[in-house]
Amino acid sequence: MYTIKEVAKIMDVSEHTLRFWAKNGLFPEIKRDQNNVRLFNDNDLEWVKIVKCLRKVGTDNKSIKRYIDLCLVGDSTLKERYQIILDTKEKALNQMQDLKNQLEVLDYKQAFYENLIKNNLSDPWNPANKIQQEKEMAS
Amino acid sequence: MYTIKEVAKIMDVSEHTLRFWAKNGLFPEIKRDQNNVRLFNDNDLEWVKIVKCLRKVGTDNKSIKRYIDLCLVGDSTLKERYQIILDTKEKALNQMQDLKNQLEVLDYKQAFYENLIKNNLSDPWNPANKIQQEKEMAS
DNA sequence: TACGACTTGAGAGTAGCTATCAGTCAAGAC
DNA sequence: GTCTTGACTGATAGCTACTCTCAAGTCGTA
Repeated sequence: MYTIKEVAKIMDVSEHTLRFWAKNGLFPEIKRDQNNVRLFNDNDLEWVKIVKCLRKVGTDNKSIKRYIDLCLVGDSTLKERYQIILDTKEKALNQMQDLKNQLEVLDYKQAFYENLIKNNLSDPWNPANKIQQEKEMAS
Repeated sequence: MYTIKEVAKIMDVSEHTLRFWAKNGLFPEIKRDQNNVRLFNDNDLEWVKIVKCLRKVGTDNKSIKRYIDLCLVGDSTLKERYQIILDTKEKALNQMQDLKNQLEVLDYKQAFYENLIKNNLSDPWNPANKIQQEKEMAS
């Protein structure tokens, strides 16, 4: 059994966020002790894990809630849940590709700055320099 | 020259977002026509590109504004800007790793559901089934 | 019985959009 | 010449998903 603080540490999710998720029904039936303090068991940690996973790939809380609810309905929803996992995987892969594309942009910028710094050049993008460039073009 | 609508299409960013970014000073000096309509040139598209890139890897708008402002200051900020690009790259790589980790969770779930569906098994996680399981354990 | 460390829910605040709206303008139809 | 259509404008309201603050309750220790 773990307190919310321990779960926050183990799962690397803030206590605030865990309470927020709990309040929105993203964890089914978390036990409480006699003082109303939440007690997470290993099973609950698995719920935290899947919620965290879905959030990380950008699933909105409503859709996560829907997935959780499907889990609670029972075996009749297995195929639907399976499909959600497949769709989520595809989303994650798209995001990976997107990140790769952005990394290319950053690589280009890095090379751009390295060239300027190494060769002690002036930034051709700077609007202030543009006037100078135009003068040079004209002359 | 492109209208905001064209830029939205080309860069795959909504008009709303472009206006929001513009209002927050994330694009320096975009020209307007006699009717106050924004006219983006190719140079401006590059600004959109870098802002989009930084946003995609989770940089907050304040930090992006800071980067843009550094660009406008001139050559004295080249090293600082270079460092921002390096830091952003590292952030992007961390996110890639994180996504990979989440993909592992999803792969596990996928296999889990595939097994249940293929072999026509009952979801051992379902709280409703748990009662049944406990009965079986006891007998 | 006072303290300090922990928890709780309620509620305010925040970032970054996202959507709605009234208003301006230009071009084409009638 | 006026009417309609469509594109753009800024202001403002609304939304999601936190994030933070706070008063109040509980426990173990001194």
